[in-house]
Amino acid sequence: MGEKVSTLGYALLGLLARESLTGYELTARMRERIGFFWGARHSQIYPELAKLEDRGFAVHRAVEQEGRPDKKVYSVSGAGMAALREWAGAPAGERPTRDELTLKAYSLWAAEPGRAASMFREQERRHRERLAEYERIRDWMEGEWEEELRDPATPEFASYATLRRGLGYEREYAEWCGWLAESIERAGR
Amino acid sequence: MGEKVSTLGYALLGLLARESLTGYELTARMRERIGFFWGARHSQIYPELAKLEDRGFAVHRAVEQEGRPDKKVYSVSGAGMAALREWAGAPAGERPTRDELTLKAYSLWAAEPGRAASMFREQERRHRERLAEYERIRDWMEGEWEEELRDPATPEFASYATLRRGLGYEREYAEWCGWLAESIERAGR
DNA sequence: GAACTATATGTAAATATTGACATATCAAAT
DNA sequence: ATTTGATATGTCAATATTTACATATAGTTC
Repeated sequence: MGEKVSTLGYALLGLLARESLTGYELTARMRERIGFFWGARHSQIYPELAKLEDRGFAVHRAVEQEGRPDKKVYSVSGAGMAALREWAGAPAGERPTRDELTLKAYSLWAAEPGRAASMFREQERRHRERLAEYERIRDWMEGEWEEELRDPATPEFASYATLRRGLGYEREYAEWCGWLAESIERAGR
Repeated sequence: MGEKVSTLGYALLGLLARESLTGYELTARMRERIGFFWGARHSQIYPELAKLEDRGFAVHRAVEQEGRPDKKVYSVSGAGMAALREWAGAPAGERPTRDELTLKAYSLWAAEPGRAASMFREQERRHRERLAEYERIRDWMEGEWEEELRDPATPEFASYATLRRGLGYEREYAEWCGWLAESIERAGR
């Protein structure tokens, strides 16, 4: 049995604490739900699940299926839940943000203005697209979860809180891309 | 000679294209200037510099010093500058954002409310602190670089653009932390 | 005098992450 | 009939990144 759980491990525990899932389903959740703020492929998820189980933080039961491959449904153990609780309230270590687009902006002066402008326009489009998607989900949540959202101790509120983060992030990012593209285009005219 | 240059490689080229620097100075720049959107330690930087030189994108000259260790001053080559120009205008690959704090927010419901609230308050404080710092730099830039900021093809404008990104990012993040902390505190009363 | 900071450059081990390889079944579309 | 997509779980090699180890000089602080 190892000692420390990686951040990815806590991401998986956080998903499993809400519902029991297979590695395949976890991979999909990592894409759909928490993919915005933590990404992982299945090649990382399967070994991590094995580690969690090895450390006693998760357990699985094999489920035989007809017409489909058999699957392993994972659940959080008591120790896993306790570890998640502890981690969720502990100060976040400050790992550096890595943002390739901002890095490109830092060398903007070296790029061809036309290409750079259209690149930032394209990025703006992508961020506005996501923003619109998040706004749809927000509206749905606020209607559907009216009760739960009054209590920050519910998973629904936690989902809503992360969505609000995504909303602000995408709005801000889109506006910056737009401002930057506009600045380059204006200078080129 | 290898083939591809990593994102870190382009980060270093972007810094070297502005001024010739030693590995030690690059390490400091990675902390101070572009640390906000791309981080690296010296143990990653020195090998990466060797790779860049190996690929013909950078060259160094040894400088002997008295009272201090000798140093290697790196500069970008013509091929390095061309590679940087090409990269800066090429569409950014979408690597997943990794944000541990947002991940913790997703499991907020599992945490002790008191600890969670003070953790988000502390994060809010840190983001407001950085925001204030960025605002001071912005004011300085707008005064000092009035001319250069009219032209997006200058390194000064590029620096200003990345700063504006940091400004928006920190403002948004601080506000979200504050909203979240407030929500938890309000429920606890 | 000892500890700490800044300058200066590296290596080694461990961990994290990506991308490719690998396999198997079934349903739906072409 | 064949291809594609969804379900399902893995491994392996290559990169990327962090943390610790390693060394050397000079000035400053305790």
